[in-house]
Amino acid sequence: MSKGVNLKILSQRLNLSQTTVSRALNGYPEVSAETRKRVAEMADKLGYAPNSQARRLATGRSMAIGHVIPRSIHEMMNPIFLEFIAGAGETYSKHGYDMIISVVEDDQEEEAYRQIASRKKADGVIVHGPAHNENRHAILKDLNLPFVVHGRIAGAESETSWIDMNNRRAFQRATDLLLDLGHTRIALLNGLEHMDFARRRRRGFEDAIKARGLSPDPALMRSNDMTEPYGCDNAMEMLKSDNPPTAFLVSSMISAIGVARAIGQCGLITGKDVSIITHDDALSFLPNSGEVPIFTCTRSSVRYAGEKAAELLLAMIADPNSEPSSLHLDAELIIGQSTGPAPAKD
Amino acid sequence: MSKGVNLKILSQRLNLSQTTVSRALNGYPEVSAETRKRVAEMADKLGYAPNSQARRLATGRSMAIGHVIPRSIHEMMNPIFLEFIAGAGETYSKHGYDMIISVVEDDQEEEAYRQIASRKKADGVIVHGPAHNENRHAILKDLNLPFVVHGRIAGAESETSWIDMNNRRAFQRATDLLLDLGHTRIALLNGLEHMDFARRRRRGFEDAIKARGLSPDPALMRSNDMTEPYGCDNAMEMLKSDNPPTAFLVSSMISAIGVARAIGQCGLITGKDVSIITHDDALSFLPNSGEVPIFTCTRSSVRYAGEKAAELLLAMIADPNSEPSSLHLDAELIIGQSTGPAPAKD
DNA sequence: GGCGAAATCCAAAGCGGTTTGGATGCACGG
DNA sequence: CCGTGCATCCAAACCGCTTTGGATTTCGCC
Repeated sequence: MSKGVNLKILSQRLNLSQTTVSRALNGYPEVSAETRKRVAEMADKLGYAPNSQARRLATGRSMAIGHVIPRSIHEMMNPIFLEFIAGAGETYSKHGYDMIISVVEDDQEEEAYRQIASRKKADGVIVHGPAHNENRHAILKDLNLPFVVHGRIAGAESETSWIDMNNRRAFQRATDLLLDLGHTRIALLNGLEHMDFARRRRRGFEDAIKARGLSPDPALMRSNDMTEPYGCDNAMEMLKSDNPPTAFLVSSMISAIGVARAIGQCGLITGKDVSIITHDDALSFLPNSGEVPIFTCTRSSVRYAGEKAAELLLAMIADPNSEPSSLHLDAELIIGQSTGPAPAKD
Repeated sequence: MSKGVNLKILSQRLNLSQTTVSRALNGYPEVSAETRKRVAEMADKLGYAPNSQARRLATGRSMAIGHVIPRSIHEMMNPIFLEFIAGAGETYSKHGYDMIISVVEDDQEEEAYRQIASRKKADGVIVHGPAHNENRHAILKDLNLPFVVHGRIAGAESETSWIDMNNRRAFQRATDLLLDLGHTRIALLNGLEHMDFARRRRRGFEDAIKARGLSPDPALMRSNDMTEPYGCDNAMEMLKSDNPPTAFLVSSMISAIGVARAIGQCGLITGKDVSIITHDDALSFLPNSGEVPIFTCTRSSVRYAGEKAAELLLAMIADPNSEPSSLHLDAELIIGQSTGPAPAKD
């Protein structure tokens, strides 16, 4: 185990200058093919790999992307977040970038960004979980730190780069489907509505209902962290009420599973007595596939979003003068086993 | 926005040498209290923060911990992995360390470790998802890269640092509970059994059964990625067989939810007709709490494990000559709504 | 044969910190 | 009055790489 072969040693062994060796390895043209080959072979033989800290210091680029994730957001978006990270991580690897993740207390998020900028920890960041009153984009712009938002920051769509699915349209289509099936009492189990995505979904839901001359019933609209019990408890409560819904529109598979459990516990049958449409982020451990998926859903792969977000960001970093650009993904509406015509009233 | 205040500028503004300023900021003793105060104030005023690459290069420590995660493992342990990461991430933040995550192709894992070592990308790594025939510990030892295993590497327990729950004992106790309730046909829905944790759980299960003079039925033991459909499909198949189980021992809440779904679809009632015990990693988005949790479970917080693993690793890095040390966590056995006495035979 | 361009290669100057090995000044004891 | 010791502070080397600004050699061509 020869330890610590560095450029100096390598160049000495080759009777070449560090300059030439460095250039040979990094593909610069002013090096003869023969020399380049010699260098490559010796580097390989000695197991040389450039020290990344040194390279970063010299080039001024940290070759890393930061994800700062406050605990609260974290707990809320748990699996979705991971899936996104996985997608982004693959893109980073492909391009030689590192991914650094900072888990911070909620009130430390801004400070975390400042540190990333001032200490040059990363060349850019991904902003997760944009909320309604959002100012991170302003801070980041001020810090001169390139960023891409996963989701959208309302009011700043044109001046920021972002990747998002069409939340409003997806939930509008889903609601339309339920209405077409004859459902009139439709419940919405939404995510936390201070989050941008949840607001848009709600709007889609309400738009669709109003378009039929109906009006959404506040008693049937809930908003919270998308856990399993959230789905179960709320569904249960509504199903036991005087005027229960015949369909649920749910913001997450996880909560939808809870809704299905509640329906079962009430002795009803999902897809017959009560319909469910859920949004499906295509989480790998909750596959909702097969010829006829369990849940009728609006589907958009969050992993894919992660890949694309990373690509967007790396492109921005490569060309700092580029205009902000965005990607608006359309969710598929997929018919599964959890929807059926509204039961006849009796 | 004064950009790029570095040590040099800061020291000039103070009419001090870089040495003194550096020492003042880093708490070395050979600096008068008054000077230290002056330095701190000016640094604050100018918004100075040391460039991390430069510091890393100078100190030779990268102040980062690596997590390399092959795609396959990733997809398997999805939410569990994230929760662990979250715990570890908090510990890192507290100690000023960065967390860097590399998502790599399966056959690139070893290469990833080599790069971390040779390019000095991280001061240590966490090894995830140890399998049966495992050699990562050998590689890492060879690379001289400190590491902590989440789980255990069979045969290398004493020479490696690890943190793990008592898988065997947990599943033995769970099985005992079911046996005590009169169940004799108990199914095991395990994780992938080339993984160390799954092997141990199976052993616990089999030991308990054999201890009663019974013998485990191979037809009732399954092993796979712990998805929801895995639980549902396999439970369904077994429940429809000639000699169905009356209880299920499941390796993950996610699959347990699938089992519950299958039970419901068969018109049976969980906790009455069929019992379930699951392992509960205390995932935040799948809370199984309340006075009487939905599922009877063996519980061990994987997030806590993450915190502790990180602490162990940081301690190793701080004292490179320390002996390997480990943490063996005991899972709680918690009675919920999903278990009851075995139904009388008819 | 001589000259300019092209092809190669190199010494040295950063990048922004930390750390070594002294300097300098001052109080104190003899 | 001078040597000592301590408290402060500093100049310069160093970490390992990239990159600037030449220097040297080679080669085609008139």
